[in-house]
Amino acid sequence: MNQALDQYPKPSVTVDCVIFGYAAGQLSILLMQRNEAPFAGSWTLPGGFLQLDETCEAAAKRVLSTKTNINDVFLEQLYTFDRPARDPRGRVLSVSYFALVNSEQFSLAAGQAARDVRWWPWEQLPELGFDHAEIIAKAIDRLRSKVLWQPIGFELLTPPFTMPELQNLYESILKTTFDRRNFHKRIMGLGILQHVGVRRANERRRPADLFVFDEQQYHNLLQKGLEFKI
Amino acid sequence: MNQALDQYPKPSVTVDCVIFGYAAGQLSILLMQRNEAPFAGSWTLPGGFLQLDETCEAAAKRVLSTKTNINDVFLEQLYTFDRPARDPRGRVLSVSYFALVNSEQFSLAAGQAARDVRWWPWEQLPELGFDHAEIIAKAIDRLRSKVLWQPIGFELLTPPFTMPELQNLYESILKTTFDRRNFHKRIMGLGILQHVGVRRANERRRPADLFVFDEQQYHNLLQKGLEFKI
DNA sequence: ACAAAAGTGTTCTCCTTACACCCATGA
DNA sequence: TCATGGGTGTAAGGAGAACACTTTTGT
Repeated sequence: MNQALDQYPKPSVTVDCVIFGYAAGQLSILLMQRNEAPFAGSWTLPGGFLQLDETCEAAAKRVLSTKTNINDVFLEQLYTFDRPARDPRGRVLSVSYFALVNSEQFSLAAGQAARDVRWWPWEQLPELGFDHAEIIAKAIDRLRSKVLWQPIGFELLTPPFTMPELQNLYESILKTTFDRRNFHKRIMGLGILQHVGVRRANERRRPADLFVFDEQQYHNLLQKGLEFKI
Repeated sequence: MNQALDQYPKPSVTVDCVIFGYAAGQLSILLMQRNEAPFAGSWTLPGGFLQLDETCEAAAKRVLSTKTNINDVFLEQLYTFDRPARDPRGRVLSVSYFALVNSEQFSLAAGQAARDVRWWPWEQLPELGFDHAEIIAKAIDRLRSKVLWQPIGFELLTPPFTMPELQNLYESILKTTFDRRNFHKRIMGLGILQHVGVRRANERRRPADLFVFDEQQYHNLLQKGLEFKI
């Protein structure tokens, strides 16, 4: 290690992931129950220490893959949490990440450092260790503002999905209600959905039409941004 | 230091500040010329190593104050840059900060680690050390998107200022032009400006009206957000 | 046949945009 | 008095919001 750098004290650095999933009409966050001190028994965000030869994003992907068995998802840096007392063991920075997942797509697996891995409804979270409640609050802010500019809501749904499902997702996130007709017009106006047919009749009422993404248009919009004011 | 933490390797952590100022119709960024290796002679963002008993924001304020003689400005965390090779000395994370300054309000002072401290027009920057060009690019993105939602443009102007000055600032940042009348209507509609009188007649042409902020309304809007689509 | 949820089109209103003339000053 | 930039209001157009009836299915 370089001497010029060693004259300055170094903090530990961890990477923590706020993973949003959506299933059965519920927006949820993935948490792990810790086996070890500090906060043994508490629920916390999946996380781990940064290794010196990997980027933080690579560390986040490693954590997702090894600790929760989730791969290839939407991931972006959220914020760096840095309160000196946030970890009782010493000075630890947390570079946090924000992830969106089709929660139906993965079967969870608890690693050795955790007793349990579980989806928790975002509005009924358990007691959280460290400052993870604060990290989650920031992630929810990010989700709310991001959903207005990028079609990220779609990352959470497993296609094919129905228009009422999509509307319910947006309404959950933004805590509001939309007019069905205006919502339909707006979404279809984006040109990223393709009608694929009528739902197999296993619902209690009239089945809804099914849609999938036009991948091409979808990725255009992800970059260009949209203006989702409804 | 705690043994549980020491089993993991630790990176160095620095804090770097992208400081925007506005004077003489020019949006500028504050840079320092390095005295020391690596990148001696190159221009870089003001920055320094994080100390273990301070938050990153406190470190950023310390850097601003000691290295550039700037205090009490708008400051927020921008992003954490983490490419393993970004510093030739070893693994160094940079937690970067975004600052807006009334550049006329401060007289700059070079500290011992720098030959020179200077405002550079944001579109004609010199060769930059480390990955600071990348950091600045991210800061400009942030400035552009933030200016649409929060009345931050005002942080850059020294009151009292004129409507054409404000318009020019917005046009510089967003690289566009606005209709004078519509701009005036929009801004006044926010209710955060107070008319204070007519400029002393030292201009070459008809003097413009002068405005200051209504601090109360201004801070309301800073938090609530506005929708500045013009 | 009835209850429950889904599909669809039109009107009105308000916000956005486009646009032209008069005014104040310095030279 | 003339050239330059600053101040102001109105009219037309477009996007958003409000709104009701018909359709499909399961019971």
